[in-house]
Amino acid sequence: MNEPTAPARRPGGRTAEVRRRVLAATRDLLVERGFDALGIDAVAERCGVHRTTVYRRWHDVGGLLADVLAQAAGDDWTPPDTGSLAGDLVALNREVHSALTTGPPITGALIAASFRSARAAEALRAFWDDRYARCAVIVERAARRAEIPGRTDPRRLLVAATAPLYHELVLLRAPFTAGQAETAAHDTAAGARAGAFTVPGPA
Amino acid sequence: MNEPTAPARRPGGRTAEVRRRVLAATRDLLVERGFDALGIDAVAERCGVHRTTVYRRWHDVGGLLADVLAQAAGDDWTPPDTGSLAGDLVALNREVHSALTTGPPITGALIAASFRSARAAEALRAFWDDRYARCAVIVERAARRAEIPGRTDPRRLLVAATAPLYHELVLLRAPFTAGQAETAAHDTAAGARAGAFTVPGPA
DNA sequence: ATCTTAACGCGACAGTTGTTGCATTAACGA
DNA sequence: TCGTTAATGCAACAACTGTCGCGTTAAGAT
Repeated sequence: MNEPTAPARRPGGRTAEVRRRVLAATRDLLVERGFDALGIDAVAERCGVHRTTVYRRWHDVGGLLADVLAQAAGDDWTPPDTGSLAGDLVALNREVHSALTTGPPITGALIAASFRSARAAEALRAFWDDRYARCAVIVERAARRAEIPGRTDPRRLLVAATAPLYHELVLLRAPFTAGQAETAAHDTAAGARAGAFTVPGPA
Repeated sequence: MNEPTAPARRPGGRTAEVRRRVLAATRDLLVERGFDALGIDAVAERCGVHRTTVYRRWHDVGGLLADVLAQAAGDDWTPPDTGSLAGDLVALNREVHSALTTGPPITGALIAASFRSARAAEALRAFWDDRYARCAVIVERAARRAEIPGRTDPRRLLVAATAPLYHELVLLRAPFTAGQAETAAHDTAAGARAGAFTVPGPA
């Protein structure tokens, strides 16, 4: 993949500085004026880098956001650990809800951009895959505590818990409170305890 | 609402004919060349209506798709009735899966357009609200058959069953088979039988 | 210190999107 | 039949998007 994150060819001072300024301008512009105001020209003009340079390195708005996300995705985030499956899922859904409703709408912007830019779509996929992989431990812990069957599929359970949030907030743009997000977590935990999300096979 | 569907002011032969031709061209172009090729100019040129006219009546691609969907939403669709909750949900998810993966990608196109056009977003919301309302009968029948508690919230259950499909196919763009869609339906049915999706209160 | 060349700056360009003012057509009412 | 006027056609326009060729700068190597 042609990572704009790691050109690696000539990571000199100027190139790195350009990237820093461009990504900072992207974030600021997104926070201050929203996704609709986010354009290559606006970003370039704001940070004093030439349009052509931005186009050559990031190609489109989706590429910019993908790079912003790539910076943020390399963090040390770990899923909540409250001692119970329901507690973990509630805490997780509260985080997702917060990410979708408060602060810089990076997630929302990236979803919107993912429909126009293959780069953005791929970055989003990678980000979520990473997050779901990290969260698998929630399900494994619950299985070890014998809260749920040992052959419960982590990803299926986690998607079941979080998908309603994305569905209501992103796709339906319906008012969805943090309380409803918690309810979705409890519903999923109840289903898992009853044996949903299990895979066929031995043991 | 300023319905382009029903101008009602002068529904004369020419105006109606223009709408018919524009919407037909929109559908055809979407089927033949996909969402990316869908532009006001392309639609206008294809059906011999002037660009300005399309811009004035539909404003953007989202407006066109919203009108196309409005035509399709007034149909006589009814949710499946197989005799069991799991069977109904499986059949429903098969339909959703088919709508998202085969045939004219109207749903997918409208989701993409909903991030650019308020009209498209509103049309999509109205469409899904209508669909979920119609599907409530699935849950009511299951409750009458005593498959699930009587105080099960239809919408919450239905969203839980279908949201994973949209999440995987639309947001994550992951390969999601019809079999996985059926699994999501079974998971939801199992959870509902165990008492998930119930609302507090009497009875 | 000097060379090489990747990255950047610059101007020009074509294509798309969406708007505006004005002329023309034709639907509806009288 | 005839007048009113909504709807359309038309051309020009600004703004944005993305690309290209070429000259300049400066990072990394010798």
